[in-house]
Amino acid sequence: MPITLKQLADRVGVHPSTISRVANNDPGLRISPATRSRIEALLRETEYRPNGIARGLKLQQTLALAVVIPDVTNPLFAALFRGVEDGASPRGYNVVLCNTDGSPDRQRLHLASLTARRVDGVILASTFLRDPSVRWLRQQRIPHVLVNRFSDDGLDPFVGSDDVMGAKVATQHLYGLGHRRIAHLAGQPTVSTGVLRRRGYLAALAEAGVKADPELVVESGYVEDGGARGTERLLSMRDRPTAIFAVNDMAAVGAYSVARRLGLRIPDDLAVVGYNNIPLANRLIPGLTTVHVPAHEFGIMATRLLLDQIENGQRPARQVVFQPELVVRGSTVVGADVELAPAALMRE
Amino acid sequence: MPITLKQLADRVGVHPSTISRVANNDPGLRISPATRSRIEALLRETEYRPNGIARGLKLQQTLALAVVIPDVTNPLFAALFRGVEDGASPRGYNVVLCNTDGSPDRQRLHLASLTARRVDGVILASTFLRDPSVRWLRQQRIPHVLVNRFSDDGLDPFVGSDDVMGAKVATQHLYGLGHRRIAHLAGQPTVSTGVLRRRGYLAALAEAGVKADPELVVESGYVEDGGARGTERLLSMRDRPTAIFAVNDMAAVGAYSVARRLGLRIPDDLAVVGYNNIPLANRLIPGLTTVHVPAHEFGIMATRLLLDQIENGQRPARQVVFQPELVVRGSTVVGADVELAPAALMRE
DNA sequence: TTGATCTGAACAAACGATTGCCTTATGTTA
DNA sequence: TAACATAAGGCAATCGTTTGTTCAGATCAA
Repeated sequence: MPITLKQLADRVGVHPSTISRVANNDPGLRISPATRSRIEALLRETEYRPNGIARGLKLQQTLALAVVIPDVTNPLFAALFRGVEDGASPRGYNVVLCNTDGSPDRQRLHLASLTARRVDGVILASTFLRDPSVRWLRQQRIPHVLVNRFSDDGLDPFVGSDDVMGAKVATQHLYGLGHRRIAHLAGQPTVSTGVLRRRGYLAALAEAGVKADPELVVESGYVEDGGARGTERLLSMRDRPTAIFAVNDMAAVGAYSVARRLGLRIPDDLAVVGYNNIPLANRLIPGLTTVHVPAHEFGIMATRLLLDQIENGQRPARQVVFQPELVVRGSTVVGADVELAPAALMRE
Repeated sequence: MPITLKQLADRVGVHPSTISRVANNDPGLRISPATRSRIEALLRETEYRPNGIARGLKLQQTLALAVVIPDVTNPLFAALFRGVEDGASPRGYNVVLCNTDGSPDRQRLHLASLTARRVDGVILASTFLRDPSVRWLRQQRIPHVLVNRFSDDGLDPFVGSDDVMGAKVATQHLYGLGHRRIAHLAGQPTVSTGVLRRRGYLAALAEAGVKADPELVVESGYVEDGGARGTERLLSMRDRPTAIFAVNDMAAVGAYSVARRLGLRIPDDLAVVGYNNIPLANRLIPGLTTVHVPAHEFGIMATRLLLDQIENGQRPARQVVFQPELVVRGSTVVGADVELAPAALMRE
């Protein structure tokens, strides 16, 4: 067991409160230099660190944050977490990580457990639209920030990117390359990114004067398997699409595997665009054209908004929206994968 | 602010301690059915959850574990974390995640912070050989389990795999394919996996009667960039190696990029074997032959050992060692990538 | 000499829950 | 009716800090 204030007090012959004030550098403390240095020596010698639980009880703060995400093995969320830790750690906070696997129930359980533990704030990236858990957080006045997805438009502090615009740019890119039958592997209508990216896709088509074919929108969700199944359905149509805009990179990866199985070349027979720009995207062959989402920056910014709420009691529900950026690679444009270094290849 | 026992007591007109006993289902409590149901109704109505901080202070346990790893954006550690959470969450524990980026200093800082917070136990996967931090944990009698890497052989509870054997199997695989100049992208000698995998590599060569060439062992560390630089050095030799055994998959990925830049075909001109079997390994083209490390199982098992220590006060420093398994893919054997579905490809 | 002021700390009340022991009222037994 | 048992719940210490207040002695001004 680590040493306590009382034990220290016994050893140095002063009252525990005095030691506490010395340890915390209480500016209002009047103390003789002799006593002070005796105490300081003891503090150093014993490497005293106040019991965080007791401190938390008294001060009503735990110096702990929580991050709730669908799954940390998804690189997007791993990067997000790093951003949070990088923002929180220098300011003395620890970060609890909770995975929900996309289950509202697990999310609710995690949040109940976290608030019982009295974490100082929560960063939530697994939100649904009109999410009861989020409303509960609001009602309990627990400092929180939503990331990437939101629940009720504008009511919570939020960090994300302009999903409508991102989807629009991606779709316009495909249109600009001459594609006219552009399909969409869509996210669930219960998730903001799903709705907004679909909306951006449709907006781009409308602006281009292309009549949207409802058959070309297939709900794949955010996982590889869903992307694969959706692609199978799309490619089995009589009038196949020549391009796919996927709601995220994992779904796009599913499209890759089906295309390869069917012997379709990317991008010649099928162009593919993803979303998120996970590290895997530029390791695929060909590289995956995708909309970049700065997950690490999301984490840093979300932490800033959260700590502002916690430490300065700020309440304005600030919304920080990043502008998305299209990263063009070989899945839409032949030869766009510069890292192939053609000169070196020719040497062979 | 959530409701407290005292506030509940005022509302229902009984002493707080009585409510506590009802909430905790104290078997020794004698209480009239009427009072009990009045209290239970109030508990349900207010959704009372005891303040975890106060509870922790009294009971001397926080129901929190910590996982300390180099970097969660490395899929190996992300999977490990999931294993820990999957093991800990059903038993009521939350998990704090700390990334060290391989810095002993950050590791020390994290551990200091975690013990000040009085987490109930620590799972450490970023250990160095003869690690002062680990010795400190032992000395402080803080329940802990080392994963994947160890510090002082046999002194701590440990979950990992037989790295010597894994490296031996990998090297023998290359030898069996006819390779005689087999290089090794090695880990640092300060890390157990680095030392043991190098040892396994050398053992395999010795058993095969191949004289080890010291020039063929290059320290690359565990990152892609190091792997790339090490491979450049190896491939610039007069008498090039025909195969590389990399200390982990990321280093192998570095080898891939250099090989491609130099126009070398894998596996024809250069065979590559990695270690860990991260998800990326079977997405590369060709698929990366690698030694499978069951990261998720590591996490589950480590949590079991840890909770045994915490809850049952078990002290035996159990060591759980998994037997590694070689996964053969296209980076060593042409056509081993079954997922390429040759029949479908031929259709083109 | 006597207040007044200042020094250098000690005292004690929180923070919210848990738990061994105690109290009061009622019922039972001898 | 006195002694005792039991039911139903209250009391208070405790976990380890923090912090507003108090207090004893020394110093100082008048």
